[in-house]
Amino acid sequence: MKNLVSRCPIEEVMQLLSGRWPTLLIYYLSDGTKRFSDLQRDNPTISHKMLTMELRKLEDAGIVRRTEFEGYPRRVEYDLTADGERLVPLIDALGDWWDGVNAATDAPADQAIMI
Amino acid sequence: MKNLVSRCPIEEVMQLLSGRWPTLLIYYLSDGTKRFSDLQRDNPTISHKMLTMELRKLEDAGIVRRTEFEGYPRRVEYDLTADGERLVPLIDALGDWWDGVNAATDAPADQAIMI
DNA sequence: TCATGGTTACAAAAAGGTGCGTAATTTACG
DNA sequence: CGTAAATTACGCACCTTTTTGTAACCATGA
Repeated sequence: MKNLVSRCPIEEVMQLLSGRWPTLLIYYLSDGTKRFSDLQRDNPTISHKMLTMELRKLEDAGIVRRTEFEGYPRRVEYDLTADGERLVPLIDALGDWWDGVNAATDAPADQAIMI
Repeated sequence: MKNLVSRCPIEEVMQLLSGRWPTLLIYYLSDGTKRFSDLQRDNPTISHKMLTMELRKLEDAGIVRRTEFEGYPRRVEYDLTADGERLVPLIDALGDWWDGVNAATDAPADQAIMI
């Protein structure tokens, strides 16, 4: 998804959040400040190339803040900006909505009885 | 994004909604029932292969309902299911959030004054 | 024959993975 | 004391996989 087709904000957000990693990274960062290696541990299947690229993208979008420290082995910390924090409940809402969809379709009879 | 890495609903929704088209199609369908060719007209840059594939994906997820009619030139209508309708405000909220992010960073001074 | 909605095969493009290199400084070792 | 190794967070080049586009084809019925 290289460039946009419309100028609608919905398409723009999706360009930012599309893919496996962005929402997962935001989710892990909503937990608090993390280092690069923490995020690698959180999701072991991301390659370091992807991790840097996705973090950079989120940083450019103003959702993640990157802080670099002087010292021994280099140390960099990531956390959510205020905008990033505001995004978290919206992502959660999507997750909840999806749970609702599946609860209804996966076990319709049981669900009906339980209500 | 072929398969999932975790079993978290957030990753599952994003697998469904990732990419340029899903949210745009949902947005256009939130307008009411549309035919295949209406959706092509709504966003002229989608290839009809993509359109069928994306509609099929949304249908399988239970978000879009496909209705085929007998007759002349074939006629097929698409609209949102109840679950799909419930998704619309969540997508809108993402768009609004993004507008907010940009309003703040694109013109910080003006914004501050306007408040 | 035309239009509609769709499928299939092939090609192009984009996304993603692997592995090597690098910076700066501390520790370990002979 | 000199030096080599380890650590962390990347960048870069190369290659594979996945996604998307193109184009051609199919069925229906006026």
